[in-house]
Amino acid sequence: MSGRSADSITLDIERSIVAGELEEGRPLPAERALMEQYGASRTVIREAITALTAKGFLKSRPRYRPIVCRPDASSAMQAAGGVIKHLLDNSRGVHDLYQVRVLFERVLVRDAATGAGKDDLKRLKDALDDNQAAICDSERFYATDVAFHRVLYTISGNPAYPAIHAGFVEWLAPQWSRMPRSEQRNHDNFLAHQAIYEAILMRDPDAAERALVDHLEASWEFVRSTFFAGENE
Amino acid sequence: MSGRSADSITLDIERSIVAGELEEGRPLPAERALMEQYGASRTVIREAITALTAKGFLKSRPRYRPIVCRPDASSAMQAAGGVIKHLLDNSRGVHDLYQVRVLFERVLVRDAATGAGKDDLKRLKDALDDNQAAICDSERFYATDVAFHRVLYTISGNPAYPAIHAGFVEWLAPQWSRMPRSEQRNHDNFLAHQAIYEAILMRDPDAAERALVDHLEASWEFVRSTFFAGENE
DNA sequence: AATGACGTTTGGTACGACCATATACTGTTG
DNA sequence: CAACAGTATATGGTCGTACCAAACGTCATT
Repeated sequence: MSGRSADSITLDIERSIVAGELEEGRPLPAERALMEQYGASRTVIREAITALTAKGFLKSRPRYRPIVCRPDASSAMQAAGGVIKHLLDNSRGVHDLYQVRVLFERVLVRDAATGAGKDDLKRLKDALDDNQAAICDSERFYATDVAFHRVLYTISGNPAYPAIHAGFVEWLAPQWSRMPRSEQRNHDNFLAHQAIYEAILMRDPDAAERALVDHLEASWEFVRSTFFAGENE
Repeated sequence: MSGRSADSITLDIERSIVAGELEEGRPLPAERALMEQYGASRTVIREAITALTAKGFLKSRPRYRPIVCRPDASSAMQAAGGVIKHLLDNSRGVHDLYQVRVLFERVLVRDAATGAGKDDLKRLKDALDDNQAAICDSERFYATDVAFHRVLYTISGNPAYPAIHAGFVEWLAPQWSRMPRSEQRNHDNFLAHQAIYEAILMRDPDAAERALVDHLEASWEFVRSTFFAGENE
C-alpha cells in the first residue's frame, strides 16, 4: 500500500540480522545476489543497504561489502550519536548532555556506596591507583580518568551502562579531551576521585554523591570557562 | 577521497539543515533540483536522502517530498529507538532498559524533593489529582500515570529529560500499556504516586527515592510475571 | 611456496525510461 | 465570480543498462 518496496526489504534484512540468519561480522551478500533474492532492482537494494547502514545494522567502508552488525546497547548509542553531535555546538547543548551524565553517575556512586562488592571495590581501587600513577602524564591521566568513571558503570552488571558511558565519553570528548591540562589539575582531579572512592568505601552514599557532584561541577566550570567563556548562560 | 560522493552530499545537506538554511518543517527541494545543485545523478541524491531519512533529519511519507527535521533530543531518542526496540524481545533486554529508567527517576525524585519550586509541586499535585480521578477508567489511568511521571522529567528544565521520558514510554509500552488492569491495581498505583508526592512535599529525598523504587519494582514484578513468567532470570 | 600478472566480481556512479500520484493549471459551469 | 471538474505537469518510486575502478580470486611463473 505505501509505495516503498525498499522499506519492506530493509525491514526483512533487519529481521534477518536480529534473527541471526545473517551472521554478525560476516559481509552482506552481494547487491546483485540480493536483487535476485528479493526480485528487486539494484536501486531498491542499495537504498535498503543505505538505510540499514544509517540505522547501524551495517558497517560499510567505501569499496567493501557491508559488514553485518547485530544491534546492542552500543550501536543504539551510536545511532543516537549521529544526531546528538549536532546538539553540541553551543554550551547549552553540551551542558544539557553533561547534566544527564552527572545525573547518571550520581546514582551509580550511591549504589556503589551501598552495594558494591569486594571485587568492585578492588577494581575501583586499581583504577584509582592507575589514575594516581598517571598524574605526571596528562595524556595517560585522561585515559585513567575515563577508566575510573567507567568502573562505576560496570558495577551493576547492566550492559546498557557501559554503552551509555562510552556515549558520554565520545560526545563530550571534543571539549574534555582537548582541555588544557597540568600536573596541578591532574592532581586535583585525582584527589576528587579519591574522595569519591573513600566515600564509597565508607558506605556513605550521601558523601559519595556530594564528592561526585563537586568533582563534576568543577570539571564543567573549567570546561565552560575554557570553551564557552563568551556565551550567555 | 573515499569513494562515496553520496556521503559528502549527505553531510552537506545535514549541515544545511542544522545551519537553518533549509527551514525546519519545509519540504526538501525536488530530487531533480538537488541533482543539478550538486552536479550529481539522481541515484546519488536519492541515496543521500535515504541516509538522511534514516538518520532522522528528514521525515518522508511515501509519495510526498521529504520534510526537513531539525535535530533535537527527541529525534536523538528516536534514532536510538530503531535499534533499541530489537533489544526488547526478551525479559533481559526489557529489564536492562527498565533499570535505566528507574535509575533516572531515582535522581529526579531526589532532586524534586530537595529543589522543586512551588509551581513544580503544583504541577505534580495536579497530575496526582488527575491520576486519582481516573482510577475507575483504566485507559485514562494509564495516561495520567505516564503524565505524573513525566512531570518529574520537566522539573529540571533540561530539554533532554522529557525526550528521554518519551523514549522510555514508547519503548516500554509493548508491556506496560498492554498490562491487564483493574481498579484495584490502579488504586494501588495511585497510592504509590501519592507516597512519592508526599515525600517530595516533605522534602525528604531518601523517602521519595524509596517510595519510587518500591513503586517501580512492584510494577516490574507485575510485568515480569505477566509477560515473562517462563523465562529464566 | 612465494610472487606477480590477469581476468572476474562487485561496489559506486551515471543516464534514461516508465509509472502512479500529488500538485498546479485551466476551462467550464452554476 | 466562485466552485468544480478535467487536464497537464512535476515529482517520487522503480527498473534496466552501462561503465569505471577497486577488490578479489586464479593461475602461471619463478
